[in-house]
Amino acid sequence: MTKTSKPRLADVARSAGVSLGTASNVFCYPAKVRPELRERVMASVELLGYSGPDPAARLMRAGKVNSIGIVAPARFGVVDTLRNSSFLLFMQGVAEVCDAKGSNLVILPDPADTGAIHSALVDGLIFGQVEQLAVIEPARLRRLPFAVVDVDAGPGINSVRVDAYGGGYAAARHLLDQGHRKFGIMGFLREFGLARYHPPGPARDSSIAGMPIDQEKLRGYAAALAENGLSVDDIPIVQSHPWDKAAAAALLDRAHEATAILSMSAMQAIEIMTVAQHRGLAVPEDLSVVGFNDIPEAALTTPPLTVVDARNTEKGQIAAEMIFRQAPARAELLSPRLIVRASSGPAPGSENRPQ
Amino acid sequence: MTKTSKPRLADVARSAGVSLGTASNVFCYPAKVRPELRERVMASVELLGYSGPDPAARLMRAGKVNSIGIVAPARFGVVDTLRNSSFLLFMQGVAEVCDAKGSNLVILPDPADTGAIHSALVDGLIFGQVEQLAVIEPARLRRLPFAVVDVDAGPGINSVRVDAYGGGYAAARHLLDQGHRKFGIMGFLREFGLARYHPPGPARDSSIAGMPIDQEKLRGYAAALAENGLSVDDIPIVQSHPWDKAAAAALLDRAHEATAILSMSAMQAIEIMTVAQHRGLAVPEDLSVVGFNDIPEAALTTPPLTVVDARNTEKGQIAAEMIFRQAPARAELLSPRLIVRASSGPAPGSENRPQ
DNA sequence: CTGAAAGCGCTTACAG
DNA sequence: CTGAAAGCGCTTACAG
Repeated sequence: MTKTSKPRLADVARSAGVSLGTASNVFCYPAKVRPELRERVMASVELLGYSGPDPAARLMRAGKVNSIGIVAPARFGVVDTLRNSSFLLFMQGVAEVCDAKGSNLVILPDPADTGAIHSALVDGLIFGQVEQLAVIEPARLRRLPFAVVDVDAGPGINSVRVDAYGGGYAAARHLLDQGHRKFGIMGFLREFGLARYHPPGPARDSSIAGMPIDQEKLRGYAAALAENGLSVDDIPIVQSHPWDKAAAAALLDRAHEATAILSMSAMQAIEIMTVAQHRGLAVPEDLSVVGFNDIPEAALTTPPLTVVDARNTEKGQIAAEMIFRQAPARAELLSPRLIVRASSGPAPGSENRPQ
Repeated sequence: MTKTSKPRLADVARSAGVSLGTASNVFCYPAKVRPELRERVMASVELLGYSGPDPAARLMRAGKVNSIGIVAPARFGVVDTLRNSSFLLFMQGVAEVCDAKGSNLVILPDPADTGAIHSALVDGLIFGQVEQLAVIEPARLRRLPFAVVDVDAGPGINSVRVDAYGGGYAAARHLLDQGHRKFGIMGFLREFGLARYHPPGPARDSSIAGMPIDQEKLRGYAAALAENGLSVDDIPIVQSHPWDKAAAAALLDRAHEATAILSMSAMQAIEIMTVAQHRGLAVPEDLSVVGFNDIPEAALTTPPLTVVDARNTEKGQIAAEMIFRQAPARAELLSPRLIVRASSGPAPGSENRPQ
C-alpha cells in the first residue's frame, strides 16, 4: 500500500539508505551532501516518483509562501478584479513588483469573508480600494505585512491613495477654463442596483457621490465651481454603477442644458459620449466629457477621452513595495494628473480656444 | 517572552483551562463544544490576540489550500498575464469558476521555474498557452489536478484548445468571398525580438508563423486560399511580437499590393489599421483587416475590427471546471467564431457587396 | 559530512 | 461532550 500512495521524503531516505536529514539536505542544502550520496538519493527520488518536499510541510517549518495577496474591493469577486479596467491597472502595478521580487500573486475575493483572509497562504496582503477599515483586522491579527489603498488608515499602517479632491478640482477647472458653465455630474454607485437621480437643491446628502473617495471628487468639483461663482448644488447628479448603460441616458435627460459632463468613472464617461453621439450631439463641439481613471479604453474611443489619471499603476507599485520593504509604515498621497484628449473643448459659443 | 511572540492554539487552551483538542474544536467543529466552554475559549482568543489556526499547520493536517493556480505562458511574468488582453480573457474564464467554487486564484510566472511549480500552494494548476509539454511534469509528479491549454496533451490529460486551423480558414474564406486576391500575413513572434520578413517563395519553413497554434492558423489560411487557386507561398509574411509597432509598417511595405491583411494577433491588426490610415488608406475600402482573438479593444477601434473569436473565456471556464471536477481526463476542442465588424469589406473594384 | 531526535502548530481518531 | 496522544511531512540544531 505504501507503493501506491504518495512517497514521502522518509521513503526516499530509506530507499537510498541514508538518514532523513541527509535526504532533506539534498533538497535544501545540496552542497552539504557528498555527490555520491546525492546521486544515490536522486536515484531513489526518480525510482519512487517523489515530487520534492511537500510544500505545506516545508512551509510550516521554513515559513515563506512566496506569494502576496490582493484583497478585492467589497462586493468584488475574483473575476471582477480582472474585468474592472481601473482595478486592473492597479493590479498591474502590484504584479510588476511581484516579478521583480520573484513572488506569485494571489487574488482574494470580497474581504467580507474574513475566514479567507485569516487562512490565506500569503506573505503579505494588499487591500484594494478599502471602504471599511474593519476589513484589515484579520491581517493585523495575523501580524502579516499589509497595505491599504484609497484610504489613510492612520499612523502605523501602510497606505497609499490619490488626491481625489485635487483630481476633481482639476477636471472641473479644465472645463470652466474652456468656458463651460452648465454641467452634469455622474457619481459612483458602489453597490449593484439602479441608478439614482439627485435633482439640484441645497443640502443634498454627501453620500450622493458614492464612497468617501467619490465625495472627495465632488468636493473638488465644488471648489472649482465656487471659484467661478457656481454652486455644485445647482447641478443635476446621477449616481450609477459603472456598467449601468441606462444611467448615461438618464443623466443626459436630466442635464439637458449641460455643455459639459464630469464623470467619476471612465466607463460611464465613455457611455455618455456614445449616447450623446447617438442623439446627434457632437463631442466635444456640443458636449465636453471628462472621466476619472486613465483606463486603456479611454485612449481608443472616438474622440479619445479626457480623464483624470488617478495613477492606479503607481498605487499598486507603491503598495506592493510597502509590504516587501521592512520599513516603518507610512501613508503616501499621490497627485492625480489631468490628461487632456479630444473629448473636451471650448463651450459652444464661448470665446475660448483649445490651448 | 511567550507574551510577545505569536500565540498558539495551545496557549489559548491553557489560558482557557481546556485541552488542546477542545480549543481546536472551537474552530473546526464549534457545534461539538458546549457554549459555555466555547465562550471561555473565545475570551482567551480575544485576550491573547490569537489570530486563528495557523494556515500552514492547518493545511498540513487538513490538506486543502482553497486556491487554484494559473501558470503563465513561457517567458511571461505575472504582469504580462494582466497586460495581454487575450490571456486576460482566458483568466476571466478561470476566475468565474473560482468565484463559483469559492476559490482564490494564484498567478504563477513562467513555467521555466519548475521549483515554483513544485512548491506552489494550490489545489490544482492550469497551464496557460502551453508550448512545451515538459512544463507539466512537476504537476504530474505532485499528483495535482491540472489542465493544459492550447495543446492536446494526449490521453489521460485534461486539455482544452481552439480549432486554430478552422479559425484561420474562416478568416481567409471571409476575405476571399469578398473578392480579395492579394494578401499580406502577420505572423506571431512568441519570443521578444525584431520582426522577421519572410518573402514569398516555396518551401518556407513552417516556423515562419510562430508556435504550433500559429502554424495551424497558417494552414487554415492556406486551405482557403487553395480553394480559390491561390498559394500561401506567394504571400509575404512578417512575423512579429504583438507589441512591435514597426512591424505593421514593414508588412504594409512588403505587401503593398495587398487589399487584405490576415493577422494572427489582434493587437497587430489594430496597429496595421492605424498605420494604413496614417498612410491615407481607407479601411476597409482600400484595405481589409482581420485579426485573431476577440479582445475588448477590437470593438473600440475605428472601424471596429473583424476578428476570429478564439473563445478564450470559455477556454478558461472549461479548464477550471476540469480541475475541480473529479472526472476522467478529456481533451476538449472548441470551434472558433468569425465576428464580422467594419474593418473588412469588398475588395476594391470587385463586384462583391457586404452580406 | 552524517544520523538520531526534537518540534513546527495544528487535527483527528480514540478512549473516557 | 471532553482530554491525552499520535502524527501530518518536513527542517534544523546537535552530537558524532
